[in-house]
Amino acid sequence: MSRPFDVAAIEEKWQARWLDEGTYEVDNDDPRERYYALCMYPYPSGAAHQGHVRNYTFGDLVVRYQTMLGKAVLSPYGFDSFGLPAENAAIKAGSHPRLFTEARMHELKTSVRRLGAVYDWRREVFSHDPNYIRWSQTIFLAFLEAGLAYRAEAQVNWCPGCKTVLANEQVLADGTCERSGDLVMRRFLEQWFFKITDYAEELLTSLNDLEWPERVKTMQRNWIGRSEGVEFDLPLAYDPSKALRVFTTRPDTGFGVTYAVVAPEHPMLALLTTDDERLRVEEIVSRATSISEIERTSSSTEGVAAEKRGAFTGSYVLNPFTKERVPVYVADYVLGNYGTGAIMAVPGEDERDYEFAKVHGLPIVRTVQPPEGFDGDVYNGDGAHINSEFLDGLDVAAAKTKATEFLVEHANGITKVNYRLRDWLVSRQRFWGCPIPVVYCDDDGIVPVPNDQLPVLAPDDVTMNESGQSPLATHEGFFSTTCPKCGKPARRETDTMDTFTDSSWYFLRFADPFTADKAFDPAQAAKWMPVNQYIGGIEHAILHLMYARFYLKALVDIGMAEGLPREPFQRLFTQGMIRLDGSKMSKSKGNLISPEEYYKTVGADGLRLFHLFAGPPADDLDWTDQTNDVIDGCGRFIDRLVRLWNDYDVNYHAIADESDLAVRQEAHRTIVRVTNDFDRWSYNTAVAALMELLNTVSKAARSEHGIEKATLQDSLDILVTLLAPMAPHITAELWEDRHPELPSVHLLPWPVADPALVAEATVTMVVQVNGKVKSRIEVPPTITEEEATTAALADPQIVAALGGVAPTRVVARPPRLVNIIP
RNA sequence: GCCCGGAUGGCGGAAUUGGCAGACGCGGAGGCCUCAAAAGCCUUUACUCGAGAGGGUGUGUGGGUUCGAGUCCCACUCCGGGCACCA
Repeated sequence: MSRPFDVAAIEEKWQARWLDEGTYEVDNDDPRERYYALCMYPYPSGAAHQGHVRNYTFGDLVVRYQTMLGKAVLSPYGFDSFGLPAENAAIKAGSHPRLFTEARMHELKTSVRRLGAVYDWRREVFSHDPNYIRWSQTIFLAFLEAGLAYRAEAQVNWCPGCKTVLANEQVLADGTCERSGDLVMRRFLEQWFFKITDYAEELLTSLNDLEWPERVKTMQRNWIGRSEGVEFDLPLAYDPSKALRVFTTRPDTGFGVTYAVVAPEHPMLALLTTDDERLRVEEIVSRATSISEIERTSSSTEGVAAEKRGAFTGSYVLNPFTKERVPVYVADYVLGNYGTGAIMAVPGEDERDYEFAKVHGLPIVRTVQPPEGFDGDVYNGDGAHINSEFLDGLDVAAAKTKATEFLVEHANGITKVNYRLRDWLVSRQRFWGCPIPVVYCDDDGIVPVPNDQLPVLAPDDVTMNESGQSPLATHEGFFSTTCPKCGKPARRETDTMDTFTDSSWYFLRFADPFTADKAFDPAQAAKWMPVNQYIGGIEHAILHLMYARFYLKALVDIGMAEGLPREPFQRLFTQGMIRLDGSKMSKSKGNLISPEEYYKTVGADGLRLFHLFAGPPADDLDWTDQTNDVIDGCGRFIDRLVRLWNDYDVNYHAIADESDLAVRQEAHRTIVRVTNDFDRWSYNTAVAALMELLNTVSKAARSEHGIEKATLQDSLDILVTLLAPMAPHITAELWEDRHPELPSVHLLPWPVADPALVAEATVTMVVQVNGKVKSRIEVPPTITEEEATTAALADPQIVAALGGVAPTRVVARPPRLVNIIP
């Protein structure tokens, strides 16, 4: 492509100027209205790829647009710089993860600048900065003191490949590690947890007030998984003073309970198991505990033979409704860590119970009458109760209420809300993460590292082990220490924190990176929080966004974030992903298309326009054979603008006339369109509107009749101003060239349309006969129903279409449409 | 299995409240300029019948509501995503 200007020179000139002049630096005491725009800080994986370009194009547009709207816009940048890839790369190269990470940070920073995205670089934050580590550790210790961090032996997901524990969220549905792909095993280890479950209810209810995509809110709601029910006793048949406690959301189906089930890890299992059944029970237990929970759960449909999934314990409990003895089974389909780890089984109304009952020959009693014509085995919808004595005839809701009352009175029942959300396991047996700042002392137990000894930093003299095991665990200089309380020899914690802890508060440090003696000054952070617009990938819909919400709520509650809102991200935008040959474009898949080559041809401006124009920002983008042509097209649009701006091939006339008025009207109507489109994140139509304006102006200027000079210049001034947030370099250059006496286009106020020029003198009224368009009439926008009808019926084409038949009905919707029904 | 999206020309997409379907761009066709090409500029481009004027059809499928449906309702097909023994 040959361009009518030197793309690289212009873009580099302006990038340097924005940086050198600190154009987008903003102070915390800025008097203007505030706006906090934030793209999720990236993992430094090297030079930017198209996913970054897309992300930062949207983010930068918001920053520049809000600035032109007169606001003080906080636009920070930083790096989520701890993490496994750097550690793995260091193992391979025999180097330190910091070297690798910092090289990648430099690459990414350089290529983000080359895109023309602007930030307040004074506020840069990165997770492995000793200063950031210090505050991450301070927060950990504050959580510990508040009882929000605790240590517990837990059955954890152990990845044999990564030699580390994974959070539930990092295990894929097929039971493999999301990073290495290894099958995840189960192990019991002492681990650190954060009590995110304390916040389950608030995390759920306060979703309602967030301006987030419904899809993301739904995913979070499902993840929290709130369910209301009753917890009650099933007395043991041989000794009713003891009882098996169960949880159910369907107390109304109590008369259909024909057996009970305990999880393989249930504490009462040994007590329940009789000698006769011990062998078979142990077989179930050992099978269930030797494999991962995920594998165990996914075997419901196939794999393990159904009868191997559970066994009779030999004991019976009493159904409090029927007073009858029902057998107790152990089965792997009941989870030990949800509810009470035991259930009442209702095979008539529960799919899983039904399958199990079928295999084991257990009785099935239906307690809700299915609707007529229902031919399934399990009915769990609404209907009148049957076989249920005092519940008979009641619908599900009424029967639930009555059954709950019954259980409260007769079976130590209590109403209970359970959540699927588990506490957040934050320990990682990794090197390249934030060290957990505690010491284990034989006498004093868990001792927090005192404030004046923070940060606890990993040593530099480590050899990254081929096995992948963290060198911290074997580095004596690191782990061997003295107890801060008693001074005796003690051992330092060698686990590090999940990197999601780093990304759970970085946006607070961005708001106040200047305070030296605190993670952030709440009064300063409060000036910016909450983030007005958060932008990132849909892949963070659950984890990062849930954890960050938890962190802020907890920080407010423990007094570290006094006066801050409890929700960090007011508006969220999740961009679509870029696909190449059907799969997500990513570094790990090795199917990246580098932006670099486009900087030489269409420039950063052209590439940005492409990403804005390609489709709705939330939709996925397919990178196809056609894509390069579309990108070239975006470059051509800029070229056509530059040529017209430079008077190329333009015919002028001296006095403005009606054709000039039409051009000015179009320019002002475009202001309205683009502004509306920006506000609803419809960037593809905003670009289209500017293309239309250029076409209109160009056509007028190139016509024989020509254009008045001021009309051309004013219209193009408007176009360039509207284009500035999308294509910042060329617009800055053109503007400076023509208006050297004025501020940069990026510092101008966003244009306001002149209402007189936006108003339509006439509108096109469609006239239909029987719903089919037969004519179009130009009418004043104020036309009345009667006038519209009269005009329509008088139109020659309508007269012809009606062929003398009198209309039976006329629907007039002035000034848009009249529909005549003969 | 459950939940949430989506389906519009050759392609990406537009149509903000039920009111002109296909804006804008890509690709294609024809032309101008040129010794020639590139670049640029102009015209045209949903399908279909027709030389043309003009007509018919058309927003995944089938029904419905309405003067009028891409848009609302019901049923279904296909595609994408999330969750998946949470009692």
